[in-house]
Amino acid sequence: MTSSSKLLVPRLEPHEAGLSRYAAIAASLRARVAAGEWPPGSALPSEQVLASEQGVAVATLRRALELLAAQGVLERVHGRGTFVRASLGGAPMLRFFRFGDGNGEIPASRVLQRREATPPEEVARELGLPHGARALHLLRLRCLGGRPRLLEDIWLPLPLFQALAETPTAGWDALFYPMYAQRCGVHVQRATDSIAFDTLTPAQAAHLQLPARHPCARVQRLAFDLTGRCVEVRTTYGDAHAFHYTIQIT
Amino acid sequence: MTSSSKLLVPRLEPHEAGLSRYAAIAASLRARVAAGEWPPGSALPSEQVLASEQGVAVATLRRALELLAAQGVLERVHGRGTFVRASLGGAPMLRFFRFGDGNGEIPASRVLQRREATPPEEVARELGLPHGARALHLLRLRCLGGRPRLLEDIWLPLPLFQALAETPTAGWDALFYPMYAQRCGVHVQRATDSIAFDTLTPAQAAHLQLPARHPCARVQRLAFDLTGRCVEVRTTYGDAHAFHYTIQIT
DNA sequence: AAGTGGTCTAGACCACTCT
DNA sequence: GAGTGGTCTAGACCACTTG
Repeated sequence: MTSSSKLLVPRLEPHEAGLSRYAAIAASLRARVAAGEWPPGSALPSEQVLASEQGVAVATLRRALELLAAQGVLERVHGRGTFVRASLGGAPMLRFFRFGDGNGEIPASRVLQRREATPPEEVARELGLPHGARALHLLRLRCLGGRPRLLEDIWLPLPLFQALAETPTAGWDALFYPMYAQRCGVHVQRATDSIAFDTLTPAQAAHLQLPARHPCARVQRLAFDLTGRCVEVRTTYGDAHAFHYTIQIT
Repeated sequence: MTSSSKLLVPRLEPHEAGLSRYAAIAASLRARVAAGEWPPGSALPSEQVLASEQGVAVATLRRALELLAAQGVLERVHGRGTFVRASLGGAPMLRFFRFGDGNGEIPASRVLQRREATPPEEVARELGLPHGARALHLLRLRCLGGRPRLLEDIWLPLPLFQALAETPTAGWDALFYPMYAQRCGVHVQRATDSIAFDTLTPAQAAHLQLPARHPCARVQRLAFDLTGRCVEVRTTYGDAHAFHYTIQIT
């Protein structure tokens, strides 16, 4: 009756699944990114376009984009646009170690071994492989200042990484993640590093030119792509005395 | 002349120091928190009040509060208010270790030694103490399932922690940070943990009931209060084989 | 019921990047 | 200059907590 009762902000259906509008939009955009609608490195449509497409105000659409940026899915650049984050860059294992020589240097890489094999139970589980499935197994040595410093034991699921089973390892890049993207279409978006202390087996010690049973830091990395699938299990070994890592606590 | 040229959004002076309005307000609020205007645990005025006090829109003031919340200075609770974060809770050192027994258990605490002494050069520098200044030195053993598991070496600057130099250690709490707040008015707001690998000295090994030169994880924690002052240097030793820690990478 | 923070709108203006 | 994201406003409404 009264003209002052005008509804200024039209309410849509409330929260279909307990999600706020911007969280629902973020989830939807995330799914479209994972489905490959916008490939890694490419730009999304502008805020204006996405907002009208979703039928919300620009500010609401922005919250969704900011959420995904905070989660590492997107990258926003002032004046240029919003982009799907490309592969994790180096994710440098050297942040865990401090060797006296060659600080800041890019570690040289040498693949010692490449073979197809059935991975251990635990690795197969992480990779989501059926029992007895085959995978690519790599052994890689990384040197700094001409000295062997890190030994890496890498498992890759095999239908996906077939390209790496065929090309000669001598021509491979020093950084694997960009190579995975380029040669196999696999984009590492997120990873977890689990640190433990151990001792080197005689074989490992020989590669690193350290005495057998020398104490080592063991870092197991699980790498995931945009869909949440684990695409690499990598275990890195290095001299325990060179290990150091600092964590911020708030 | 034309009525349509009305300036809807009055612009204030631009960015006095390259800071956006909300970032400047956040810095100002942070300083007021550090100065003790709102003690840890207490509530700030409401968004409405702060916004009119600062002469900005509520949304702008909100961005400042959200920034400080993300930085761990404030804590926002829907329906209740915005609060200055009290001391870091446990900041549980046990997240670094996995012992077979007593998981989830609260570790028993026993102070082995308390003395006033001149701290080592490095500790004095971290604490910002003048050369030769005295400090409180504690040695503390933490047990799980009746077995000694962690040895802690703690340095506290002395004018500040005088209260702890006088009361009997038997009555101390198992968690130190809340005790610092209660007895000394020191609120730990932030900390850094630096992990390294080492071997136990004979004395350390004896306390932990391990063989001398046993491999250990050494975690050095620097604790800071709201003003950014370092208020505690704590080094924790535990069996290297029980160490584990997982880091998320994005 | 009153007060708090959380979501959302519609729009203006600013700062940056590319061409 | 056109297009992008970044800041800010003024206000309505929603959801949660407490008396």
